[in-house]
Amino acid sequence: MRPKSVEKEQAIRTIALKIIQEEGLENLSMQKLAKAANISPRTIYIKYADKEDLLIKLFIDEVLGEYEKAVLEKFDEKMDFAEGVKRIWLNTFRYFKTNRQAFALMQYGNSSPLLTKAFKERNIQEGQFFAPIHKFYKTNISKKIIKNFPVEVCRALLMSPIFNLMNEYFEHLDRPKQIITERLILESCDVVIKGMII
Amino acid sequence: MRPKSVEKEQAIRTIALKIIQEEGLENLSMQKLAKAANISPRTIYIKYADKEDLLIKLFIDEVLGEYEKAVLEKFDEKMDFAEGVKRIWLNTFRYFKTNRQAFALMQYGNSSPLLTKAFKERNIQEGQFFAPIHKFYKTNISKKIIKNFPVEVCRALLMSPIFNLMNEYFEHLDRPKQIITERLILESCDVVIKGMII
DNA sequence: CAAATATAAGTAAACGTTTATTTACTTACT
DNA sequence: AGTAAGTAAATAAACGTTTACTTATATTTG
Repeated sequence: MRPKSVEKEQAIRTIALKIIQEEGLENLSMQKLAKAANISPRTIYIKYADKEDLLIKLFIDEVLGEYEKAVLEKFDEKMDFAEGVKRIWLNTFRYFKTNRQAFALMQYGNSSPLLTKAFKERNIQEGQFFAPIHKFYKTNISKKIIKNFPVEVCRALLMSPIFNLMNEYFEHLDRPKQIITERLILESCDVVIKGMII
Repeated sequence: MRPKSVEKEQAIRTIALKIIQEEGLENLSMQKLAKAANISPRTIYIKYADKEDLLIKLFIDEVLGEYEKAVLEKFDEKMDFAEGVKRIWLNTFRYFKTNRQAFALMQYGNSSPLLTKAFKERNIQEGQFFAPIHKFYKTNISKKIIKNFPVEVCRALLMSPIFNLMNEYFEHLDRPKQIITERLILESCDVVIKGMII
């Protein structure tokens, strides 16, 4: 029996993300992807049931999964609150800085119904994409270090600015001067922390 | 000469937004739109040069323009900082609460290359979609009420959480209990304000 | 003041192209 | 030698857009 080619599988994922970042999710087609990866369209269907299956697996494994790994590096839910949030912010900034393609697909998670559905199901079903961070919020709430908000609200208040700044970082890549530096990220993080602590 | 039908023009825009919210931007086609609006595909092309033209005009006029009007209501750039931010947050929450379709397309502004391009060009060219708010930031910076950040960073810190909470609001519509109330929005706003002031 | 005319708005049906996916066949490895 | 992985080419459906024609009304004419 002929074995599956791992390189082809990887090429599909890499090139799909590349097309999504450069041309947008709406301009990714199975035939374009096959041609760019130098394979037959059929080959994609050996590895994925259909386009939806490919996109959901890309989003979950390649984007959410990899980001989760990166964001939790050197993070411990027992960390001091300010320290923990700074760790998360820095990990986020450093990871996406060198993974623009993952960030591009991540952004579609807030708009494309397919991906929001996939995200919701995965998060409810397996429960815990970012469980350590959720625990971190809850611990700091019960220790009365931060205000008592639902975790969704904690995430909105603590995390949405860094994603927005990330966006700003990439938009400034095409301009003469980059204003989003690591230093500015940390200063912004301080603002968010200061607001949150009691 | 036969006059243009205003109702048909309006139907196109309304139904396009409806399809985008219900099925996603990627599932809006000219033929589907025409059928849903009970008109011939050709009619759309009398009013818009092509699909891109339609989408950009929808985004700029129907979404950004209407939101700008709503967000600036009873807002004055000379307002006290906390009061001004609360006004903006409440206007945002109340507007999108009853305009879910506009919010759905707004979200694509952070992912679809077509719309990010349109947004950038419009913002640079005509300059001032949210000029009063930008002035408000700058005034409060020079009065040393808030920290000295570039306006893009002010926007990320002050505005991104309310958009995220808006998203959470709509996701909770399908669930048994709504956790995102006006009260919670105002409490979240206090957090953001507290972080920002010196 | 009504009938005739001009003309853009509108329609139904088609255009060629691209889409996701499949069929029929070949290849490479156990 | 057997078998799943892979290819090239084809499928039907859907895509954005256009063609050829009809309709409705503002203006011109009698």
